[in-house]
Amino acid sequence: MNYSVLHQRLNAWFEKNKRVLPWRNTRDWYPIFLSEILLQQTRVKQGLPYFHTFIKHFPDIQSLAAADEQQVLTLWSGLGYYNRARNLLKCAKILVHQYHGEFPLSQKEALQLPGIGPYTTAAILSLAFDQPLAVVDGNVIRVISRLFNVNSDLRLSSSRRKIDTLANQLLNTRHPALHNEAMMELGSLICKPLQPVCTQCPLTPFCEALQQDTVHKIPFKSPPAKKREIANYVIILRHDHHFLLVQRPSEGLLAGMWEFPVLQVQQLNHGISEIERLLQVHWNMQEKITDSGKMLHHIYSHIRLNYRPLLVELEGKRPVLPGYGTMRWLAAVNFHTLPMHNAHKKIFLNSNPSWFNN
DNA sequence: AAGCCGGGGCA
DNA sequence: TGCCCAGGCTT
Repeated sequence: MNYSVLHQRLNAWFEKNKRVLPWRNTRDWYPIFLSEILLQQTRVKQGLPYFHTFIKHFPDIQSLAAADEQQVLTLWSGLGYYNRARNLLKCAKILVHQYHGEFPLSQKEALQLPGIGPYTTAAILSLAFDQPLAVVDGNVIRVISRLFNVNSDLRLSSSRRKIDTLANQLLNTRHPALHNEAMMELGSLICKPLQPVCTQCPLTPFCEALQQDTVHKIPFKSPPAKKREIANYVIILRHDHHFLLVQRPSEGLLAGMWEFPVLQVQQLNHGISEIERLLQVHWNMQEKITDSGKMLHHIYSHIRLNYRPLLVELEGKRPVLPGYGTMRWLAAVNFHTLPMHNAHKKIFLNSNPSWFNN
């Protein structure tokens, strides 16, 4: 197929409408690499402040490779998918120590790097080095599936392979970087999931879904599985104006992130005296509980976490909590020095100020 | 192939 | 409330 007219219209639209972003208009692979890791499953607007933070602390791959993991996690705190941060650091070390501080120019070698999958490989090699690899992210999947009226279930990997083939056939091999950025930008600004702005789309003459009037139901994804539920009592232990923070296990949900101690239960409907008995049984504590009076919840992609914050003022000896490893007593003003996850950040940002004053 | 892994914005 | 986002790793 000859897509020269399509390429021309797409590129003209992009040059006129592209957003100004700090990792654009450069062929320096480091900011491109950093932005691609930060933006995995993350909107540009959400990742942007983190990009500035990371560039400021780590202006080059050498300074990043020399960083401490806790520091990287603390800077990453709040962005989610924390293994991305750990893999970013691992990857930087490999690039510095095994690749002389350069990014490998082969697809095969790039794919071996931690946190670098098919998308990020194609993105870095095409955007920074103009290699002819089509990027296929959420935006491109949408644009391609509508352009070619692909109505198969995109939860199936066979559908994903079909999109990948089409994207590479459509790739403008004379200007891979320009083409890939334009495709993603079109998906982000025009060919949106809901209410796409077809009236402003430069590709309407080529869009099969528009001609078949199927734009609203493409791309098609079969319904996801139901979220599993978790219920936690969040026990805020206060002693001499300090609060106990504990580190989660090194594997699983929110691995290694810091939080208030929690008691996982089936239901959050116990009476206060019953919860006090639970504390006695599990943590050998006999203090009285102050109820926040609030039930909160936090939605993850595949989990619904319900939780109920409770305050416990400790008078005497500090307790030992079985099941937890590292723990630390901190004043509330110093919470930001540890990588906490957002569900528990919300607790002290939103709860009764008297709990955390002083 | 399917499940796991966060958080925020939008309708 | 449900869906999606410049995806990747593990089993």
